[in-house]
Amino acid sequence: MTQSVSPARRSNFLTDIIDADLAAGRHTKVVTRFPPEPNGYLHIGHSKSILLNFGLAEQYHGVCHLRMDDTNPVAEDIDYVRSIQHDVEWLGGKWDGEVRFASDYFPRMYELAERLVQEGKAYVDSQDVEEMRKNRGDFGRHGVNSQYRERSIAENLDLLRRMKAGEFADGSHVLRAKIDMTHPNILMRDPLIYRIRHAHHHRSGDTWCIYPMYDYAHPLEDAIEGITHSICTLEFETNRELYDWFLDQTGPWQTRPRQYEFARLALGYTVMSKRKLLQLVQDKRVSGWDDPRMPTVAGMRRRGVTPEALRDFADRIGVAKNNSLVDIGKLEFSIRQDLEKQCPRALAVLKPLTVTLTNWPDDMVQQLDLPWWPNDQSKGTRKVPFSKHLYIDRDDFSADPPADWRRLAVGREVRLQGAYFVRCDGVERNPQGEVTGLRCSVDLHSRGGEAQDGRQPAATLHWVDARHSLAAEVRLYDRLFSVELPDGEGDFLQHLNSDSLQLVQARIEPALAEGPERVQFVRVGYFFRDAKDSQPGAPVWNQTISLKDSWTKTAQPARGAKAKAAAPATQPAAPATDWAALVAGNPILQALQTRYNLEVSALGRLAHDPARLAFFAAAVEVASDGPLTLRLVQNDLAGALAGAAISSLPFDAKAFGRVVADIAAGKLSPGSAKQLLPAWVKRGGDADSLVAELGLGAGVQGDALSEALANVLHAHAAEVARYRQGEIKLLAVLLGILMRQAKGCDPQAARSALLAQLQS
RNA sequence: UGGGGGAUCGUCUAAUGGCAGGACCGCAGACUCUGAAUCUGCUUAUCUAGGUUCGAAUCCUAGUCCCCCAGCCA
Repeated sequence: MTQSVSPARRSNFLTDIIDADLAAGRHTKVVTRFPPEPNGYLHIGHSKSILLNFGLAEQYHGVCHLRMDDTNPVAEDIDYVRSIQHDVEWLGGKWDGEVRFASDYFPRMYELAERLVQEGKAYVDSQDVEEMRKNRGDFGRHGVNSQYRERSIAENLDLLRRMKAGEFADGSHVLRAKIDMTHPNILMRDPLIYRIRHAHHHRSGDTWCIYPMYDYAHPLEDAIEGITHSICTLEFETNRELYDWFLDQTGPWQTRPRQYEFARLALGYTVMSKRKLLQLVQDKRVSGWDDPRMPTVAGMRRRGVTPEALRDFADRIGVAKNNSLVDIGKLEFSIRQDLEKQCPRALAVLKPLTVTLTNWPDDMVQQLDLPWWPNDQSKGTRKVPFSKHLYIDRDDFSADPPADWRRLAVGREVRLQGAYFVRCDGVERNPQGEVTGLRCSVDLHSRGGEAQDGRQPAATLHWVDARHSLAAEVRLYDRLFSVELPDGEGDFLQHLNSDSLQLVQARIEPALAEGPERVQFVRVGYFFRDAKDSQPGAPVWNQTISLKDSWTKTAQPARGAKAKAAAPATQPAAPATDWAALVAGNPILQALQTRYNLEVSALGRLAHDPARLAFFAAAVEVASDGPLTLRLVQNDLAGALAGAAISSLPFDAKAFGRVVADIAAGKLSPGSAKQLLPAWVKRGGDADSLVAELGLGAGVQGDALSEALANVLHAHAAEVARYRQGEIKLLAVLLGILMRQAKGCDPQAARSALLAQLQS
């Protein structure tokens, strides 16, 4: 609980953004937040978000707030607040200051709502739910204005105050932002700000009977707290426009938060929505929120998963914007790796099979000293009793062993870990013919597990003493659902794995009565003592995860070997546009085509973009070289614009045309032009001086080029050698280095000079 | 149908015009008092089609596929 979230430097698209913000001086300190709604338990998807937000804050020496987003009193509960706090803490999240509550900001939010009304940016609507839905329109249809949209400011203010005073029934009025009912983003069609709810709030009590909506409350909460980077999941991308709108209308804010979205965690063979998890709990499909099969933080904790494992998992899956489904095997790997390092080893037999040592004295009991850590004897030992009657696991004996069987069978010898070599001489069977016990002889000179003649058995088995071992309930868990995507079609409950819990009456070594709570049962798996259900004398152990098993698995079909969907090798080509006809049908294009001898397909594309066409026409007037101008406008300039409108350019078409003319005349290489354009677009000004400043115009050639080439070859001898050994891709690398040194050189000349040197 | 996002090994994720890298999974071998762990090696990817460039996963154009949005939930 004292560990930090992650000291390791991590890099993803969010750190790129933060780096840029810090570098540009937009922020001097990073403030993030984790804002759960207290209406359910946290799950592993939240843990990704927690680790991200707290991790980012720590990485940048900033802070992270824990804030309960409690704006809807009907769903929320104080018990959830407690569990969330506990889980975040357990994961290692150290929040700045006290836990915060959105409800503490209700007064401020209300003030700002009155301000919006005063400024004519919000109004009280009195349509009912049905009407409002109908008038909102849909994806293909604009919304229409409410008949109440033009109420006077005075009336709106009066109504809002009476809403707040509790004069109206739930649902009779709402406060809405006055934006645009025809906005293509439906969220912007006069979104709701406040709704009436005569409900008791777990924190503010009965003070309020109007409660703010998420889209209004959340940006304000962030701004009030001075959050710099408000990180949420992808489904809120559409909400960002509204987030910005509310902040812009309620500002100015000292720190202006920005919202960024990442892909939430989706895991195979489980469900992640709070609604579905709640249903599993309410329908008693599981024992509770902390059932060890649940993907909740509480469930995983009870199962024996550690925060370190979850942190490792989060680091491995990374943070990005792709919709992804993470293989559950990845989580299992992180759990195993973590437990492998931190679990002492103990002996437990899950499916006991009696072994009688025929040549062992009836009453002799030996107390063997076995190390908790077989690979590190210095970490202590415990006493393990050994006598005439033992248990081994049923799965470790075969009456009819397959060819590659290495364990016990009649006539074969194995080692009992840390104890003796035993040989199976015979089996006892019940009337049904089932094996009920084994008769074995022990090599009395192999105490400690080493035979005097140095022979090595094919296998080492785990075991416990029959009389001196303890009975224990062991709970084995499998994935909760039998299909990878239970959310898919139909009711997710029908995909529940009926064998997800298996109760086993096991025998465990006596030292476990008091020993460590988290152990590896040798050759079985990692187990965690269940603190809730264990009773004195009746211990319960939860299987956190089994050991990897590369032996029994060979008999089963390989996991994760999904056949790639058979897709056609190539997509059908897009319907071809008849560019020639398009150009012929447009007098302006036709004239340009004739005058400058342009490719119709390249020219035709300008038909869709009049601003670009006008720019081109003006530029080519100056540059004369039509094809070159067109290429530069269509590719390089468009790239430098990065989606911005051509009208936002800080230079005009004529200036651009002069640069093109320089390129055509050989005064500037195309490569240099490519470097020039982004800088020019960004800074504007005079192209010639920018060329000089960037050192692009010089055009290194002749002796200077040869000299640069010699330097490069000398400084990168290793790459040269690799090229000569056949790694021809190194040509591009070396050429790149050369081109950066010999600024403005002709690429063709540089390439052939380099090639000549490399091949000599 | 409108808007907003996303496409890189089987899976997750890097590469910010210059050697497609890492991890999981899988396969093979070594080692082993856990058929575990550990160690070594190997297989496998830029959605499609054009274009620009000496050089494209990356820039341009057109397409294809996937996800999200029409709660007085968050």
